[in-house]
Amino acid sequence: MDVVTQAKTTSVPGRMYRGESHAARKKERQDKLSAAALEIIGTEGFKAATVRKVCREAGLTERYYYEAFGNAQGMLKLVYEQQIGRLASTLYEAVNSVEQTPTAMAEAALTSLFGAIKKDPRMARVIYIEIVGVSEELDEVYRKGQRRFDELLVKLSKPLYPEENTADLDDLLMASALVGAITQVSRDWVLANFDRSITALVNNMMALVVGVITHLQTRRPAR
Amino acid sequence: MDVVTQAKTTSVPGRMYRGESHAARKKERQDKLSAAALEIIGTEGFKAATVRKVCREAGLTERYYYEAFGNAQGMLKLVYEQQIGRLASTLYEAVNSVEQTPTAMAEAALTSLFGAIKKDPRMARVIYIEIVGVSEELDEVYRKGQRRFDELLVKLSKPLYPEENTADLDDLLMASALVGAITQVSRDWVLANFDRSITALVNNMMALVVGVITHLQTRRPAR
DNA sequence: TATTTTTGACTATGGATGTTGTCACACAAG
DNA sequence: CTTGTGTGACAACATCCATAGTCAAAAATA
Repeated sequence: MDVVTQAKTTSVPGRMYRGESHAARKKERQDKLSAAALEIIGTEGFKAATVRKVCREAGLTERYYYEAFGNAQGMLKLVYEQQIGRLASTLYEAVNSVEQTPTAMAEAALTSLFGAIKKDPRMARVIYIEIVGVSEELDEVYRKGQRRFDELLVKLSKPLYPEENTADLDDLLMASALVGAITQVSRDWVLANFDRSITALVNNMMALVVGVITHLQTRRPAR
Repeated sequence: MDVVTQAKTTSVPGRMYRGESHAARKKERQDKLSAAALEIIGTEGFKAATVRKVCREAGLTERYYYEAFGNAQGMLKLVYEQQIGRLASTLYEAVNSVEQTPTAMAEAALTSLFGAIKKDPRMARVIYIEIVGVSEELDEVYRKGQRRFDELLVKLSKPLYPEENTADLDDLLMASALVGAITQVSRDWVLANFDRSITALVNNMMALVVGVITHLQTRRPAR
């Protein structure tokens, strides 16, 4: 009935608890839950990451699962975006910490990528395997995530070849293809339990990248 | 009790029915069921392909679902392998029906691939999206499937560059990377509702393939 | 025709899971 | 101290689904 006082009492976000604000507690819970979700999705797969299981792993109850994720897709989306974000930072850092020549940068990025994958295969499983084919919404999230790396690649390689040579080509498409190549190799590598050395992977992928760039540099304009 | 007569009567595979042998009926049912499964998996996704749904789509009952597939993973595996098989035949045919020069063959394969995808996106969804990340067993099936195409690619490109240039590289790895690139582009293309022309895709992918091959032809042996 | 197999429609069972709700205790605020 | 909010353990409910089973009609075989 009394809308005004209702609004007053319920509009307050929350009170302190154990010395922390509502927002701080909420964030802590989300961190715990997404760490638990990463662990389960990254080792047993998305299907295995049930509400109860994630909550038990996190040491929290179902209420906070819904607070943090809303639903299972929200959980996967959040974990995916966290991992993609971390990886992108790692790669940017690697690229910026070497001499600014194209091959050095490419090599740094690749080494850093494969290193990150080996260091935390759960991440690779989430961003390369589990995210795919769950729902239309998540497929769209995945595409957006991949495009991040496409754009990084375009930015790195754009200075390397004259614009007019590529009138009939499509930067983003080529970048997406290269990222796809690297992704595929990464996926195989994970699924094969790291059966090769990082150097071998980097050397091969460098041949691919340099091959494409060289091709773009030297080709005649398309008929 | 009477084990001998039991064995005698039950060891017979089956009798005729509606003019068809047991084997023929069984195959017909499997065809109907796998067509139904392809339709549902390819349009609504693997998760949506429940036993009842597939059976209703096929016009058959659950008993024959288990006869044909055993379980849901068996269903996906069968459908995947059928589609992979069909696609491989299509590509081989395309490659063999043009003049036997590398670029012509590569162009034929790519054109044929993108054509097949556009003609039946359900196939693409099954072999590129739905098969991934379901279970370890199916991941293995997927890897084996991809390797088919890797090997086709190696066979096609092997004559194009001298062996000694590639001592530190790995044919299969490079092929897998290229197939990954093409797969990624295909996936994006499907998810983006065929937003580009087949020629554009083929041209771009040709640049990639030719780039790599040229690189392999001209590079100095690795230090 | 009598018997057995094959098939289709349908039901039953059991398990897993998402989601909501209950209740008691911990803690904060007045 | 009292009141109300935050929290954790857990139960209840509803839903979906794989899988097994029942029963009668159709068709083949003897």
